[in-house]
Amino acid sequence: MKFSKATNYALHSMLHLAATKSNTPVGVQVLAKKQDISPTYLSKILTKLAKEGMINSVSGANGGYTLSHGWESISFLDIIHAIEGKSSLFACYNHGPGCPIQKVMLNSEVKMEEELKKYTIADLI
Amino acid sequence: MKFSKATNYALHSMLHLAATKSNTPVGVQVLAKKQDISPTYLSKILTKLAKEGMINSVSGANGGYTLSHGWESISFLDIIHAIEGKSSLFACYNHGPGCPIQKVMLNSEVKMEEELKKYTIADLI
DNA sequence: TTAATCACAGACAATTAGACTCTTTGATTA
DNA sequence: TAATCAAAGAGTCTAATTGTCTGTGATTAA
Ligand code: SF4
Ligand code: SF4
Repeated sequence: MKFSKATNYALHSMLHLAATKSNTPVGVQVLAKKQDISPTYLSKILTKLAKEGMINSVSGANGGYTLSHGWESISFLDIIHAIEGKSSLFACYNHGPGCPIQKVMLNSEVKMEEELKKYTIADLI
Repeated sequence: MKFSKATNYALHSMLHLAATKSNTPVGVQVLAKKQDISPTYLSKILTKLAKEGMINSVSGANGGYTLSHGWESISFLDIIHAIEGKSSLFACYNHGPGCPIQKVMLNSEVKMEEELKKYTIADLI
């Protein structure tokens, strides 16, 4: 029961992109060095974000990543979902929707998600 | 980012103990069979709960587990903490308490915990 | 047109955490 | 005294996480 490091990296990368208010792409080298991790690994993570349309990737020299149009409305939850997936935190083996344990666990999860949905990276800068 | 199966087992065991309103101990064999898992593995999980004082263990023939005094006030969160530990879901590497990312993540986590604190196994029966 | 610089992809390796099993010990009871 | 229980520790198996390595294709600057 932990958020993965990848989620941490994704959040920080998004924050960095949002903080550097520029429309010139930021390379993965820069993002990786800032977080002291491998560029190739971070690349995979950023590719996930790109596939979800949160960032744009620019190939070639002076390429890198830029925030996509409408980035201001990307929530923490969106980023987390892109990395961790959207399945429930509580795995029950489907004994039906009426189960009381399931109900409490899922409900609590929703409370967290509601909060994560409220905040965007734009709120941080 | 998943609750462990152990947490599921612990919750179900507690629910079973609470549902069988009897002061004679319930053996791990019974609890394990009901959940279709190994008794020795479940034993380890129940030992954690016992160490936190949530249940009492009775050795010897006709032994097993009983709910401890005051069990009605044991919350979901208590049980989860006993199994998963109490550390934060979001591991940051301590860049200080002022960090905006940290603030959002921890706050969301608290929202979930508040909800998990509201409910007890007693509420389910 | 060539060389450098970038993202992307896939295969792989290392590490860690989760989910168990096996076996022994010690307490309690019949 | 034998059977029945929980507790504890070592060890195993598996899956997920966290990476690395290498090659490919796009873009740009020289
Ligand atoms: S929580 Fe409910 S639905 Fe999930 S495994 Fe348990 S009994 Fe089944
Ligand atoms: S979230 Fe904040 S405190 Fe945590 S690692 Fe990132 S910058 Fe540091």
